Amino acid sequence: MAASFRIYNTLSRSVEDFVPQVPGKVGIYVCGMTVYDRSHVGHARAMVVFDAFVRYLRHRSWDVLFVRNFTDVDDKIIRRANELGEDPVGLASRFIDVFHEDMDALGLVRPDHEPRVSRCIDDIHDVIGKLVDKGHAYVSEGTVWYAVRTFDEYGKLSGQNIDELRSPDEAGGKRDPADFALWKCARPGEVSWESPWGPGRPGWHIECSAMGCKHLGATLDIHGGGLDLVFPHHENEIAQSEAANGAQFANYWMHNGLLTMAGGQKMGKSLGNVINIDVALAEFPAEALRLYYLQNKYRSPLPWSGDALPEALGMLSRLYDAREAAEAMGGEGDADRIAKEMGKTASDVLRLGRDFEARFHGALDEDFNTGGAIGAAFELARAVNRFADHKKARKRGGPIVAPALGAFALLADGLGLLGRPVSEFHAEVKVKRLKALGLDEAAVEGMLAERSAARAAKDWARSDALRDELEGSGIIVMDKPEGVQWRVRCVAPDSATA
RNA sequence: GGCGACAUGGCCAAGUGGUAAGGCAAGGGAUUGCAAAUCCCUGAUUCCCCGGUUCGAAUCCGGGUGUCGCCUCCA
Repeated sequence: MAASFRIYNTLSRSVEDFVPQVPGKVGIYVCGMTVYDRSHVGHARAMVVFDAFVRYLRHRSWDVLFVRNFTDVDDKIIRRANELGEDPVGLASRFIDVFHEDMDALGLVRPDHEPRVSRCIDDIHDVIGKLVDKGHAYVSEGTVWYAVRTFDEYGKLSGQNIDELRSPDEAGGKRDPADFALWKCARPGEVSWESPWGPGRPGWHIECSAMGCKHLGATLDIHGGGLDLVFPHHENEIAQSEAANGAQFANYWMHNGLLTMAGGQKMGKSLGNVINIDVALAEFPAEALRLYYLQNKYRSPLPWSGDALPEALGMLSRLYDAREAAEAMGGEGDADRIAKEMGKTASDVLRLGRDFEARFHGALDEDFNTGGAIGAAFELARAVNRFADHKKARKRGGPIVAPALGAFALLADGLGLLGRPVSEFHAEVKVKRLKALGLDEAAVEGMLAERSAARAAKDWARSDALRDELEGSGIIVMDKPEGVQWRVRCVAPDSATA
């Protein structure tokens, strides 16, 4: 039985109860990438947010059908292809492969369908044909335009009024400046397809109407995308789809906020302030990126800085270390009885662990409040650490922290965080951070061995000198009762992402 | 010019009518050979400003200010 949840609907500008068309099923369509270059961490936010959302819905027993498209026919792709002397669809296909590499590296689940414009030309023709037949579109010099004034509800998503728009000085046979192209007449040297209106290619907006309805029916449960797509893209999708099908296009519109740079500007290729996903992931685990995104409300602007990932990595380590401490605890027996014997720190962990699921679901069911859900995880982590200081915790605390371990598993299943073995996490961090700092593991190990020898001989001066040297280059040394451990400092002085 | 969103401690941030989660940073303490990690303590009499509604508002309403996004491609 799928759990109910509430979600902010851009259409109504309010949080609403989610009501599916078919009980237990959710059809979700998310606007994907225009593939002519590598994707950056701003794109990654959108991808991670919707990945986490889909994971969560499935975790809550929803039967989710997830569709995310590729725009592989587009002005920018054609321009780039011409620059490189490459076939546009081929170039796009190449960047689709790159995108998949990035998404796999980010640990995302693949959508159920990833339609490409170039493979849905017939579906696009069908929609355009309907619009022409119904008088919502007209042909002018081989281009098919959508007549926005034929759609009374135009502007209902974005609140825009056709007469108040800054009209672009666009020429080209439009009857109204706000009209937009459904089918663009082929120009010499451009990729084109035959159509009932002559050779050409699809306009930008029509693809989503065609591909969304192809896989999910005339009405989508949820349509997602970046906040910057609300107008004109999503507004136009509504106009096309609803005029063609006579049915509401999407019941819920979900928009993720944009990544902003220092000074508040959004990250964008045209602004030259982008950090590509592969660059960020070369230095930090994908999970740190995920935590950084999910700490924040998906709808809010999210400030990016060079400190973002180091800080997120530090937070992630804190959670993993708490989980490790809990996993190391043994013993068996009745948790309540043991908690009574061991006192308040024990009963606190037990209680927080047991309450976690309700808090976790409560936060996420209310407009996907990932920040609140993660906050609860940190409270639990502190309680675990506090309990781990208890002298008998390691030997007998197992039953006490069992609910906490279950809580951490929820984080993995519901949001894709904290799902790996702790050792694997630390190993990845070590490799990536050593590389980012330009350090060699063998050299580090050598110095540590020398330092251990000095410590064994109680040569504190030598030992501390070696540690100072290591720390100067970014290695943090921890002398634990069970032996020496070391970590690579998160913050890199010469970090490429700073 | 039009449309929309947001404004919470040094920074990030949850909370949408009942009296401020969480993270980072900072200071003090415990622990440690010294550190690191961890734990404990300290910090907004207050949630941009001004009015209003209410027994009671960060949370609702009105006005103002500021920031950002969109109106051209954009996650």
